[in-house]
Amino acid sequence: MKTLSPDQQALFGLLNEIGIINQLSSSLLERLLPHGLTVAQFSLLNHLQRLEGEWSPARLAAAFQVTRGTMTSTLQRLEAKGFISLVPDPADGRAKIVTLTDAGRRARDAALAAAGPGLAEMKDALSPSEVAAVIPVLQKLRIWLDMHR
Amino acid sequence: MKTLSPDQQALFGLLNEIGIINQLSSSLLERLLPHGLTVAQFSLLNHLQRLEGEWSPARLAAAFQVTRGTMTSTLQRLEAKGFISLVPDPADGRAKIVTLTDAGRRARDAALAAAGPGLAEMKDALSPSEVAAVIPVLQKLRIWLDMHR
DNA sequence: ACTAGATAGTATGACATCAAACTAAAAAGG
DNA sequence: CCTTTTTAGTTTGATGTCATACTATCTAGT
Repeated sequence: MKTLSPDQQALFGLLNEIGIINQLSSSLLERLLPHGLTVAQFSLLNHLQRLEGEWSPARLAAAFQVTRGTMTSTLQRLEAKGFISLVPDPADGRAKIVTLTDAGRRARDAALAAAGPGLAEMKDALSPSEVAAVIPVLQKLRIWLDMHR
Repeated sequence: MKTLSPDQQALFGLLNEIGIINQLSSSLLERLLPHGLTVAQFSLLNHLQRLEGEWSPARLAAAFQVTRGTMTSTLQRLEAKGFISLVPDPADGRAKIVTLTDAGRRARDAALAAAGPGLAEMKDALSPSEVAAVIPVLQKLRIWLDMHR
């Protein structure tokens, strides 16, 4: 039977662990979020609220490391919920401009308020210093993966 | 504007990083795998090869932390590819027994051989000691999330 | 200016995933 | 034994994601 080297196994195990954490944390978080918001939708609302300026779907797709098609889909769902508005960019006939609506701002605040306690509870699992220690390592991995796309 | 505490922000950032890594590493791995195998399919073949014994869809679903419906779907795709066989369990009219076919064993070996070099390359991003350091922390988080499901 | 190439947004089809509803069969409790 | 509850597997519909292909528009190079 073919096998991997111990180092390869450890790396595979790491990716596996990451996959499970992603799955569990997403579904946990989505259970807390109001308006049937998904993590993708919440992240987008949050991004638009925190970072001022004009955002096109293409810029958002790049910021979130997803394809333009994925962003189209998420934006359409948020628009259907009335949380963002999408208008043509007068300066570029191909582009659109994404704007948070007032309802979107309220939804984002409500979502943040709902998610906060869950994140606070998670400190029982991982101390802030553990979080701080692990983040740079994962960033290195993420950057490497991004470059080898 | 409502905000999260720095600790909450760090935790949210960690989950975000994990989501991106999961996405990037999965698509990178799937580009290497033969037979159009997905990570889910490869993991399942690998599991069946490594761990002897009789596996029902329900046991597999529990082992992989996915719903039975998800496992049904993955098993159907692997069966369509001829890599597993699904037969009724004579001892339990509700259950089925999952078995690797010879083609499935060959596909798993080929997939492992194809994925190995990619994992080896990833050592440029993360040294084995960094991997070893980060795994226990993530395990703690995963276990906590699993208990708070 | 015109053409060729790059970029923006969209559409489609595939896959993984979940939740919820459903059927069939086993297990448990009277 | 019979009824109730639990369990196994499936189905359906929603979401996120990708790759690919397509249209419209912008940009650059000639």
